Amino acid sequence: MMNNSKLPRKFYLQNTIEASKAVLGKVLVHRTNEGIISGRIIETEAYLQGDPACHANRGMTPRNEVMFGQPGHAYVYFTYGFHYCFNLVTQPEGIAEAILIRALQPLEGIKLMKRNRNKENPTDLCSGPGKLTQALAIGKPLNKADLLGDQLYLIDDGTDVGEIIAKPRIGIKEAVHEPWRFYPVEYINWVSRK
DNA sequence: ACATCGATCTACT
DNA sequence: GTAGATCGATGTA
Repeated sequence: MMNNSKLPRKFYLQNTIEASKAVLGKVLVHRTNEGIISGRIIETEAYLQGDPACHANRGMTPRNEVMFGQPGHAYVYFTYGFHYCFNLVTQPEGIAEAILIRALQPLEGIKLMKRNRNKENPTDLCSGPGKLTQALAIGKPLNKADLLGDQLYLIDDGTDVGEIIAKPRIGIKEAVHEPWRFYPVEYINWVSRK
């Protein structure tokens, strides 16, 4: 196994719940004009076909269109008036499933993150879905970005995150008991909620 | 056209 | 613990 390899398209074709766990520990990298900003993925949520909490559950709209397309693309949407959320599109074309990235452990570009967030405490930089998009400068222009391109991509650096906890998802009103939120025990101090 | 709501976060109590 | 911010997508007319 080679280290520091970009996740292949095939990664996004496995079962979305399995992929939500497998992506924990991978590194999300954004190459911006001002420098590289990256963090280790440590909290995810799975959104599935037939899942009432999934944006795509009521059919295709301009907003969720990318979820119905090719796997390994970014679904970025705007919510609550001033936050963006970043998702990984999984499954073949026609099947609209995704993984919401909820928290990162900051790695590179921490200075830029602090500036983008106007915060100093490292655990305040990426501990929430809206926080990490602000820290990494991920906005609407990156909706539909190909995660196998050179601007925004995921790296496997060989890190093993150990035991993973499954809990109900946060901030939804349907399917509230499904345990489709995942984070590793080892990173509990960096996630959005314990 | 217009009203409603949201996969949230912050600041304050 | 909760109010308030703030705007695009969506549903209804």
